[in-house]
Amino acid sequence: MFAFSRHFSRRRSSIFSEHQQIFVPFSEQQQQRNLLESRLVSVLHGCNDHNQIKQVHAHLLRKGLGQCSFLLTKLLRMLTKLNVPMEPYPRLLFDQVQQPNSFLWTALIRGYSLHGPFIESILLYNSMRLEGTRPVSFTFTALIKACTAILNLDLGRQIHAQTISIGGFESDLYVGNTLIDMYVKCGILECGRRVFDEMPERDVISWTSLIVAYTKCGDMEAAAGLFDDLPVKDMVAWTAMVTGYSQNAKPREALRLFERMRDSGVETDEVTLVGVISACAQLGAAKYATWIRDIAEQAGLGPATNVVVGSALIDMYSKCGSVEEAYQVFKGMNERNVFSYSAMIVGFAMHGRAEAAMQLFSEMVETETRPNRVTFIGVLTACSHVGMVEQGRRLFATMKEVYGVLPSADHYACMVDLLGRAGHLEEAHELVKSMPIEPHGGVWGALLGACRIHGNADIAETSANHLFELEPNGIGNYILLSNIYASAGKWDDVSKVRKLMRKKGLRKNPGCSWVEAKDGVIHEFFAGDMTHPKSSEIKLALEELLHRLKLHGYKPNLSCVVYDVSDEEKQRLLMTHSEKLALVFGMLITSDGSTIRIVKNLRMCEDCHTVMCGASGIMRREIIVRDNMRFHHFHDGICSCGNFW
DNA sequence: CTAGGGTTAG
Repeated sequence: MFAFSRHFSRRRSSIFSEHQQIFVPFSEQQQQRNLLESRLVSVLHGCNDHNQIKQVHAHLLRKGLGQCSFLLTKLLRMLTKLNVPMEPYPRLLFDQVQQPNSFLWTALIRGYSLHGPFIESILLYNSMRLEGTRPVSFTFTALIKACTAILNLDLGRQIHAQTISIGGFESDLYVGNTLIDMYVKCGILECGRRVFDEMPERDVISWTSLIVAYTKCGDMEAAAGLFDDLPVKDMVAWTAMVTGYSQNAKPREALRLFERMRDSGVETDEVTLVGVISACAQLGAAKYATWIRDIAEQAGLGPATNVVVGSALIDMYSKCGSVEEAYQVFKGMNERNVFSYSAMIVGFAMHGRAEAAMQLFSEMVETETRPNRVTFIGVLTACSHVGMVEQGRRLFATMKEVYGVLPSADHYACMVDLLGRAGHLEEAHELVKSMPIEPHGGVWGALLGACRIHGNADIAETSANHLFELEPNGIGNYILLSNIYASAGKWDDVSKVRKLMRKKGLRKNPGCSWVEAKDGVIHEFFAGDMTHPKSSEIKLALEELLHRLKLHGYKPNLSCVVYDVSDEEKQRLLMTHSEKLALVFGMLITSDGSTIRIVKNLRMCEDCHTVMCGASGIMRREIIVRDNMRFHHFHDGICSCGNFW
């Protein structure tokens, strides 16, 4: 009674037109419906498979409520939420209703728009219109989502037109947001932008959709501009920006923004962490690795409990040079999925630990987790990095037959790399020619790379010509070909390639290496760059190191210099390679006996590789270098790659 | 009903 009077007084003070209906006595059927409805909601809440929903449906039928759109809509929504395939059961449930209302139609359309067949949702919309049922705003969000799923811009535009012609739906916030997402996913950012600009009201979701769109096409300035203008930033918006920087190879900006995010008191969840962890992985610095690991643990999102964070951490530790730490994370995870296994296998492969990669693969196939295309990339590169040709051939043959994974162009690239690196250049070339799918840049690039190792200028030329067509702006290809010509002493051809590059306005990416000081500060060195405050010290130390190495038989490898200059000049140029500067600086600033970790943006040159080997021996230092391809662990004068790279 | 995510290659 008390509760009622409270309810009463509250309603009285609110809008009159609404509360008049409240006191109309419910019909018996209405009361029964209300009772059922509240019972249903609680029962449905606890449903976790579709047989329970079938029981609820059977109950409704017994009560003679099988035609009630309202209740059936709830059932359909729950079925959709439980990922029950639309056919046969949910569809059957709908088909039994003679006069479905807008909401029931929409629930059905939405089911198809989420689980497919997507086109069916469009067909259902047509039927709905034919029956004269008026759509509601979320009928359109579902339809637009279906168009997004199949990337069908034509249909999407038609639906967009419908939202306007039927009347006013284009100004609905949800419809607008969904439209932005559709145009963006279909690659028409300008259309998404126009929807955004014309929306009568926007929320943080509209802004975030557009911010993500800009980050995905690499325009971080535009994204940042929008982000600054966004009045209220929530966790998702912050995360979109952090991840955007990370995905656009701007790890420092990502970390800086993450700090700002935390300063603003915004929560961090697993998605945010994944973006930050990936930024740390790019930096390759141990200090950041432990830093973010601690943050994850403190947030209760450590690898033991969170498989997504765990997989990202595995990748990060591998890329920071600590496969062992990565493996510790892997072993400590309570749940592992294909991402965790693949990340770990790829990690082993990067470090040349082929046996470990193969061992983990065989453990994986004993579990429920099925290997996917990335897993096979991992095991194939593992074989490739140590020259296990036979093993790789077998894997390649079984991936389709045993595991049902169709070899993609990427897998062919791995095979070409494996064969070519091991010296089977002709066989690799034949494999490319026999491919059932069109070879992409990766395939020809692998062949070109193998030609560089084995000095085959003919196949190199063929590969390069394909590459120039496929990747006209791929600067690396021109450099590689020119280097191959240079090693063969074909200076005329070298200048031809150089001319071609000039004509296209392409410039070589500067080589860049960085090394981490004890305090976690990262020092960056560019090739030939002598602007570092300690440059003269570095130069002296490098000269001394090279002098000592020469006493042990080191000879500068002049063929690593691809310019036609005097030998003295070549020697001088070799000394300016960024990885050598980073190495010497690392030795200057870290204590004796500690490991030096260097990251390089391009492939390390042979001469630097030799110097690293020698330095690890005479300076008694463990040196770990990550170049753009893989890791080299130098210890006691030898490298983990066995000079096979 | 609408927005952010993990493993990939020369």
